[in-house]
Amino acid sequence: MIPEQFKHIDPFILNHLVSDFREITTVNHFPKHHLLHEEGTICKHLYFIETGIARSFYHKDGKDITAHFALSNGGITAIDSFIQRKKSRYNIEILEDAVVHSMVHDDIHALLDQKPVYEKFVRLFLEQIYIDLAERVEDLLFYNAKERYDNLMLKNPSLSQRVNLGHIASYIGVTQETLSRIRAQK
Amino acid sequence: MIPEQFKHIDPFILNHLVSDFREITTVNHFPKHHLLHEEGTICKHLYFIETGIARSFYHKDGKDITAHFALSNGGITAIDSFIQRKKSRYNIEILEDAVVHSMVHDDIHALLDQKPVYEKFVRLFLEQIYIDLAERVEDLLFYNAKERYDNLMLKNPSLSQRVNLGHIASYIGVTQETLSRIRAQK
DNA sequence: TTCTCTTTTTGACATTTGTCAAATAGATTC
DNA sequence: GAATCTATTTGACAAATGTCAAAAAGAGAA
Repeated sequence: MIPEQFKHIDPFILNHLVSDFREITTVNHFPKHHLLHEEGTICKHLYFIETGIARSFYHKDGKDITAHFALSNGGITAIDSFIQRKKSRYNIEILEDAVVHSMVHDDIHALLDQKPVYEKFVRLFLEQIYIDLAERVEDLLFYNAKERYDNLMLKNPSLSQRVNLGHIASYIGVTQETLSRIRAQK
Repeated sequence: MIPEQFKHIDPFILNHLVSDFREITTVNHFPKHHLLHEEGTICKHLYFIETGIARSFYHKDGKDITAHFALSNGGITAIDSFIQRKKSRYNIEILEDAVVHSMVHDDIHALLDQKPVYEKFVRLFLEQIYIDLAERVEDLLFYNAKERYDNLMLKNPSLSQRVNLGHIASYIGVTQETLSRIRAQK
């Protein structure tokens, strides 16, 4: 349950870190279709999915576009709002009944101010999600629709059975008709 | 010269921070075409451009793809390698004679270990570049070639006169012929 | 200036992906 | 199981972008 990039952190600090963060974490169960966050409001929570699936999405010309999927052990928030403390354009929706751990923005920052040694933990976390996002950019620049779909399926094989075609299509930047044809042709 | 997101940091700490980071920074002048970093090697430096332009790029099917442009006050590194300490697929090239400030990875981390209070500075930096990258993903998912070009020109109006068409084209994910036609049609 | 090299533009055509409408398949409720 | 939703697939065609080849324009060197 301890992510790869934290294995070099002093185990003593890590122990404290885990228990300190656990103290500001609450666990809830949410049903499918529940909105964890709604656009136009400031997102105060960082969520981690224990079981189930969530996605963040936003609207463009009436259509909705999936920005991110979070499966088991994945984190999700309205990142623009969470970082910059302004109204978000994202929604966060539960796609499959989920057990969700959540932390409040202010609690995280109070903890970081109190124990700056934990900043390193946050840095490693940010570095990881930055690398992931950079891969996504590369994916969009380099690969055609079929390749992008295949890449996503390699990373998350269960996704195709668990979420709507349309959500996956918008995530990889194609229409759902195109994705349907891509699936058909193999 | 102090970025927006640091204005809420204690000025006393910020003063020390600036002088401490200055101590591990060296300044060089590099001519056009100079390679700051070559693919296949581990990138040990974080660069900041004072004047001039640099770009990072990598290869795909013989073509090269621009991943990032750094203009005045912009930072650049082979991010995959710098964070994960492994061989990079990126090159970094000077496009216009440049004055470059550089810090060595190990010096940065030694400084952070010595003064963990600076981790917050790094976090804010990472948050900022994450937001920038998220905008880029949105740009690629939402907008067509002409819109992506216009968006880039809004952010960096000088770019079109200063760097090759082909570099800009690969950055926004189109061929240079397409970009040439986009430019012609206005 | 002339020659050469590099970059940009243009043309003709191919391929990929999008759009709109309708048909089919799958799920859910009564 | 029938009726009703919702999700997915299919067809016909349109629009955007890519490919390849060649021409034109621009930049630098002799």
